[in-house]
Amino acid sequence: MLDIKRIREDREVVQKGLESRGADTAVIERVCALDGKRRAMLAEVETLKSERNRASKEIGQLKKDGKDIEKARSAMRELGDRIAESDKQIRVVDEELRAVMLTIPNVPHVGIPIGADSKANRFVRAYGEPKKFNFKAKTHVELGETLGILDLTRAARMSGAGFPLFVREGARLERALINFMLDLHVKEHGYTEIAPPVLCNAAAMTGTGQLPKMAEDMYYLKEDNLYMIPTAEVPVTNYYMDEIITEALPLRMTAYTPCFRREAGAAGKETRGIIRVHQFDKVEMVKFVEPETSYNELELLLGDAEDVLRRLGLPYRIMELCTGDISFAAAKCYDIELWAPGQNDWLEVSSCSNFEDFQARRIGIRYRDGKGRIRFVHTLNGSGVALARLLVAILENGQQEDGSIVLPENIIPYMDGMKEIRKPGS
RNA sequence: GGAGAGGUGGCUGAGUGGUUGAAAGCAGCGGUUUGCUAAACCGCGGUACUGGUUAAGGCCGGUACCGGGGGUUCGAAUCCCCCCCUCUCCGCCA
Repeated sequence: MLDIKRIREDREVVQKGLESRGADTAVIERVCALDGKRRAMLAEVETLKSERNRASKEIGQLKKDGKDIEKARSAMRELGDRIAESDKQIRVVDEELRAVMLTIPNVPHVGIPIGADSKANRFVRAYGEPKKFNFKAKTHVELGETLGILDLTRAARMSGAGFPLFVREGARLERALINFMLDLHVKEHGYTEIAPPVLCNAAAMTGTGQLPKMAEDMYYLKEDNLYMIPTAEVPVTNYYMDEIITEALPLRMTAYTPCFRREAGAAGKETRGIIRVHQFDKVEMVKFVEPETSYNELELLLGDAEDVLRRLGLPYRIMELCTGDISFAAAKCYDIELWAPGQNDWLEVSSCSNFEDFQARRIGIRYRDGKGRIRFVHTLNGSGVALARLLVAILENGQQEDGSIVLPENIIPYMDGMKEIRKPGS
């Protein structure tokens, strides 16, 4: 959520920022009108309340002195009704204002590329060379099904299209990668590991920005009024909901969770294999930092995500998303894309964003600065990294002509020394 | 799921329908004392919204806030209703 005071005082800048990301700016007009109305009403009712408080105190005194209070009481009764009526009207305006505020996306950071869609994203840097084979590269589906470590047929039978089912070394590799990434972030990058709930309520979903706009994309359990998380960003960021953080900043947290996405409207797009699925595992990183440091922390966060891929020897590139491509809550965002030879394309496996105080304002996460002032923290998050697609890249990059997979060196210890995945008996 | 007990400031914990924004203690901040630290003593406090004022830090007001939401009342932390959460016991259960 944007700061209403910022909209009031810096309307031009906010409006320009929102325009640059293609957002509707007419809402700003509406917000300002509602805000003005609200403040006028507040001034009025607060004067009445002030009078009521004064009179009530007086009545208390009269009663104490044993004097007649009936006259004063009946006079006050009418005032009470007027106050109740005004309060009711203000509540309506308040709710309307809040509802509108929740639909306004974050203002993009000034330095990021301006553009309507991903074509305007800026190449930042690359690591490694896209792999070339002297045979035709197979897709992860061909490789995985032939090796018997990926079984989409059985998955579809029990759950439908878009659910992964890993078998034997496939399942083992999934687990190994989770452990590898968590160990890296905890032991070397200084993150605190948590294992959070994967069902969250509407308040949490609104806090990180999934609601109200992404409701269609989430699985919702009506009986319990809970949503299945589309990313661990939700429970990890909401860890400090409505708190004033007393620990020293920056705070770094990491969590492995499954993630659930309905992918409504994505039918037919990247549906082959496990690139876009309804359920996938992910290791997520979240940071709570002081405002002054958040852009530096974003670079460090990106570095932590990159480190995962470097250690796995996978070629990747980093793109800085343009104004039209960043997510609702983000002010700045980098994507990391892995090269997948079987797809002959780049796969997004990580997204590292700075939300500034946008989420903190919605969730109520604050801290005390050096002067003892209470301020909103800045929140950041980054995938570290998404698993189904990482697995795709490992299979497709590690493939040999006979369909076997050479595993990245750093994952071998997590596989009990297994260096390759081969078909049983070959 | 059933029964009971609770939810008060950063924390612990008092609280009679009427100067209670809220005792007390701890922590915190400021000060005095002091080679330094510690201790002792004195003093100060919250948050949000909002108005005025200031170049600004700030200063001076108003309103609201004692789990959340309704209600009674001139007036509610205090009384009533609904909901949520925590704890104890019972039941069920990986």
